[in-house]
Amino acid sequence: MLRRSKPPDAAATPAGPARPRMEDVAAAAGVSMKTVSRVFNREPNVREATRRRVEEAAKRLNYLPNTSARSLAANRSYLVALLYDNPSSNYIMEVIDGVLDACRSADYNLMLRPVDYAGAGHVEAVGQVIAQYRPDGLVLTPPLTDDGALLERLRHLGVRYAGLSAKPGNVRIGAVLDERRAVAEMLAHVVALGHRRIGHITGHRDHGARAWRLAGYRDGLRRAGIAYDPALVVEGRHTFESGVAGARRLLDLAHPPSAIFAANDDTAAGVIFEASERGLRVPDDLSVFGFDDTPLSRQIWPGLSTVRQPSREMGRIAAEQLLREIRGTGTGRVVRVPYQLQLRRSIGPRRRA
Amino acid sequence: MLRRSKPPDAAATPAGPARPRMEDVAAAAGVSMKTVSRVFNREPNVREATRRRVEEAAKRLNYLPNTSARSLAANRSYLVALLYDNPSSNYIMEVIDGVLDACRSADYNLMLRPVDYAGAGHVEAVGQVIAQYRPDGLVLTPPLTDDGALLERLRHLGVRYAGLSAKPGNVRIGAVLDERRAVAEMLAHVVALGHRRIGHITGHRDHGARAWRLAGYRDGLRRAGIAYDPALVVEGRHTFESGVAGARRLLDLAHPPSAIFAANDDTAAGVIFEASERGLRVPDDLSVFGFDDTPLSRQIWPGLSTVRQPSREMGRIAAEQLLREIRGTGTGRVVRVPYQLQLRRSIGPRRRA
DNA sequence: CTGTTAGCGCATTCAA
DNA sequence: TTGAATGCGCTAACAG
Repeated sequence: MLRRSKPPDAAATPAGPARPRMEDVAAAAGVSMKTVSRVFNREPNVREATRRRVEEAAKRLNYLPNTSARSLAANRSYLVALLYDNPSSNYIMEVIDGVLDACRSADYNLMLRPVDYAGAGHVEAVGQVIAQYRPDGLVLTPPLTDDGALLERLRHLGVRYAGLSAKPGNVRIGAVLDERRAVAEMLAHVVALGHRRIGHITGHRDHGARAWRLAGYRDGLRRAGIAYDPALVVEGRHTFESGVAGARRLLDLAHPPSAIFAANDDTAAGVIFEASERGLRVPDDLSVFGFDDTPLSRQIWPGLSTVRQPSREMGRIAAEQLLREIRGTGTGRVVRVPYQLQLRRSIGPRRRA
Repeated sequence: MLRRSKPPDAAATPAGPARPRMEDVAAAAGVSMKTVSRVFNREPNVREATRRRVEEAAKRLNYLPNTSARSLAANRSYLVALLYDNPSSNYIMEVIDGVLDACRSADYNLMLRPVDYAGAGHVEAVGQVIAQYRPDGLVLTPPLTDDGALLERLRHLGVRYAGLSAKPGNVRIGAVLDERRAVAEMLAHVVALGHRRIGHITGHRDHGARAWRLAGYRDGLRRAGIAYDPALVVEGRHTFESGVAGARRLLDLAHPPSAIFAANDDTAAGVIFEASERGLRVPDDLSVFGFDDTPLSRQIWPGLSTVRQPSREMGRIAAEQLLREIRGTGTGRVVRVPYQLQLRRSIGPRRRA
């Protein structure tokens, strides 16, 4: 069969009109295929005039490289996988948006992999995915960023990865926000409003970040000269429901807190919900604050005070740094991003009961 | 250079140990490559014993087919693209989850494409994406499901697609929920609680679904013998902010409604927020209901009454039907999914002012 | 700075 | 029911 006689059954594979190939572009521009390849891969060593000729020919023919062929020949997938296990869709969606931004600029594709972090064999499952799709790199979100077993496997497999992290020093490539400092600063603010009994609903037991936010909480107390009271700290799971449950426990205490720090916005929403159920007014009777500044924090009433975490940017940065390494255009590094206290109406001065 | 002498610089591409190829499996099983190929593509005409031998050999060697090579040879991408333009991350994330479920079962990969529906040239942009990545099919969410120009282009390009739709008959393959009926039913419920002046904050002007939900609203009024009052219908955009703005307009009326139907949950959250800002109690002073039953509807206080839309399932179904066509295992069809009135505390009996 | 050639790993003819 | 040969479209190596 002659090569390139357009397939007789073009109707079977709904592919539209036959696509031009690199060879066609090369012919049209009067250069070799390799030169076209260079232009499309932004390699150096192409005269500017030549580059332009090629680009014009490509545009004229409406040429776009075939990703499968590129992948096969180059032994790359042009694929970045995002691994996540986080119950907050708002958070994940922001990260996705950021990662997509970076991927688009690099003509990379994003692959989504929800990971059941708690489930046995999640490391194995990730290994399978990598073996099958060979992503050129991974982006990890918390808590996977801190999952020792997973990271070790990734290193063993030789896969590059970047992470979004809550603690400086915990990741080699990616975006970091110093959550400990952020929380401590927010606590200082709340203390300044007169609160002395400040409860905390922690993150999930297996989340590494749980520890940083808790540490920030303790830092804040210590600096204010307030003794740490374990009775005021209850366990959450980053979910709305765990916020409701945590609030119940804290508000049922004989001497309940006048303010509650929830490990994330979803949890904080649960606290506000439970307070409202009890007829408590926020912030008059109870101050509440969270972490992340997801859209939810604006959508509940009263508006939630929280630590703004630039999740979308963090996703973009992590992917960008990863792609730098993948494409060899530089060395990926850690970028520290700033947090910001987002003060809304859910916190207010302490009022005597 | 000899084929398959393992690349000398294996370290450069961090790929781990050399992967077995189909040839290796064939040799180990004592069959030809074609037979292995048949087994992996679940083609008929393979003796059961042979099939088993091949599968065992593959498992022993830890073989997984190379997607790029498959794509190139078969002229398929093994890729499904999800096109969306919806401001509610909760909603999109649920759809994504569903589509991912279906893709995983079929060993297909998901590609995410946010589309700027309002932006000029969004049809062009989608065309570019299709040309470059050649997804084997698309899943469309509202409002793209109803985007005539886009659909026409897709048909012209010969790309298969499935959709999530709000109106029976609007899509050839996918999942459909009859939103008009759903809204009318919810209205009947609210009318039964004594409400006669029921406001509506619509969806975005360009959303096709806007019309169905509005039609349901009018149906509901008509059946209750309530005259349609245009003054009670204001324009929204499916966002929280547009809910706040819409609520302001409605509540500022000389004769404000006692209940408000917001086109989606995000918008309804805005209404509740604005009501709370004004010191109105929901539902005592104002009943509010939305549409979608995203997590948000549980996370605000009071809990939001809404129409439960099984978004995740709809995503899964649409992708499944699409994949049936792609893989030739059947004919894609439209699956009607049930809605459900999700009654929470945000609606209550009308109280005389 | 540019071109030539081989082969990435699989599906696909068509024959047996 | 199975196998052998060919090429999908591109990049890599190396020569020029």
